[in-house]
Amino acid sequence: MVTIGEAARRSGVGIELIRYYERTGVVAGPERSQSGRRQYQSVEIHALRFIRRCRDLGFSLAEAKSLLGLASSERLACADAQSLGQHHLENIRTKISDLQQMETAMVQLMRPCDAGKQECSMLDTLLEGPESEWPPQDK
Amino acid sequence: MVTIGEAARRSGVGIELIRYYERTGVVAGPERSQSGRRQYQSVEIHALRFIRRCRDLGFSLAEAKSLLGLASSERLACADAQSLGQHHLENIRTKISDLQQMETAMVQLMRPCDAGKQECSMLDTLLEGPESEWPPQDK
DNA sequence: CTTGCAATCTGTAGGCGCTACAGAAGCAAG
DNA sequence: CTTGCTTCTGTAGCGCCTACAGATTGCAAG
Repeated sequence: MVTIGEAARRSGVGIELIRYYERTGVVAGPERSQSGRRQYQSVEIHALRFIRRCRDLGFSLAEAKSLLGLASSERLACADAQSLGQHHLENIRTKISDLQQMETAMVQLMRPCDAGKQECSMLDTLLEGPESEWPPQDK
Repeated sequence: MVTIGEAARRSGVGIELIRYYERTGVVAGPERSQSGRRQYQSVEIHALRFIRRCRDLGFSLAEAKSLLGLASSERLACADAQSLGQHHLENIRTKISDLQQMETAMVQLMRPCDAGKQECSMLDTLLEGPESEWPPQDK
């Protein structure tokens, strides 16, 4: 039975964010004192920490909420969790690959620019660059 | 002198998004016909394509706008563009590194789960897992 | 010329995941 | 009692779109 400030400290989720999670139904609201203040028990603090860990791993709030539901359910939810996790892992790998392509393109874009020429090839490439047509007709 | 629809097709920026960019000052608004319709010239279409390329490379709208300003300016802006680009490249690399850490953590999290046990170690780890305290007192 | 549909116009609201603030109320110590 | 911290609710803002409503236009076929 601790205050929201203490729950924030113990879960690693900021006070405003805790209230936001409650408001949007990511976690259930805790009991209230007579004066209306939130009173957290350890199960609720664990839930908050659970959500934070999911967010740190890049899960969306909706996914985090689903996972929390699975973790709190009676039945064996391992397969469901696996499936969500695999899906998410694929998303992460897609993002990494996209960013690596960006990185390559950026390096390419900036490479010939180190000599102070008349015109900036970086800006010129962005302005006039290759393959201007759209939408891509393949695929 | 083409319509917004044609400008969208040629720049690869959707109609609604073009209007959004105009509204928020990312690009200047084009001339209007007597009846109030936007009329795009090639310089404006180039600007839109420029912004799209920047966005594809992960630049923020603010950065894209700055770069467009540099590209449109009289003076030699290569150094400024380089600096923005380097900064952005670092951001990309940081994001890649963060995502790679996420990936490792996800793989770790899901690894022992492939045998159908009594409890799901993935969910258990998220619930009870190691190093629960917060905030991190280092740094 | 009229009908009808497509394109465009403005304005507004929603989505995600927060973050920040205002103004009121409670609580604990000096 | 007063000071000062915490908490409360509600609301608005961020970045970057996306989508829709409802009102005009533009253009082509009948």
